[in-house]
Amino acid sequence: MDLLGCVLSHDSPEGLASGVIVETEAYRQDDPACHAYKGPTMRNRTIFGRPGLAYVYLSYGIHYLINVVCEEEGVGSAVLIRALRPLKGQDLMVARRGRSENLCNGPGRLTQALGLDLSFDGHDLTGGSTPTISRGTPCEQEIVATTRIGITRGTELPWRYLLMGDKNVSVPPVEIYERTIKPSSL
DNA sequence: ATGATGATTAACT
DNA sequence: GTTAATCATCATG
Repeated sequence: MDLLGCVLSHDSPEGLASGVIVETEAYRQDDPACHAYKGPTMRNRTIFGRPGLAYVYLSYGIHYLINVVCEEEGVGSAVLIRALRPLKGQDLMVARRGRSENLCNGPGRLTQALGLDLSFDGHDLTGGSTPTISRGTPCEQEIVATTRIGITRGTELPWRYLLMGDKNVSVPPVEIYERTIKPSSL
């Protein structure tokens, strides 16, 4: 939830592209929907790494999804970035996506728009090198918690967080479990 | 070596 | 609303 309002940016050789994070989903080790649920494997090893690392994997053979590792080393927990509000480099996003609509309103879409792939698995997002996550301007939008999407287990856990009313959210919430205003400290 | 699976998307009917 | 696309990874033999 702390990631909402932060800025994910990637400065590739093609140019800079960035966006404000408007939708996330949390996954914990004791959660049956989490990749770390069954223990470490070759694919999910970076989810057990230290906080701030990017856990990137290929979904359905087509899409790259990016997570931010959030618990201490040895604990398999991460937050999936599901949607961005485009900030910079929209021309580049349009070129990469091959369309001018739906640039970043989905986990597979935003990675394509920013040019992220498996080579960034294990990358430190808090370090100096691209891609990085930085604190954005304080957001006044209301944060709501709802159920997660696209999974077959743990569907009742209200661990999807989004900025209410943002047009870039991938799917509007069906049921809202909690409303909060983000502290401006982040 | 082979078969099943999936935290998705886009293009259909 | 339904479905095909497509492949790294993992569980089995």
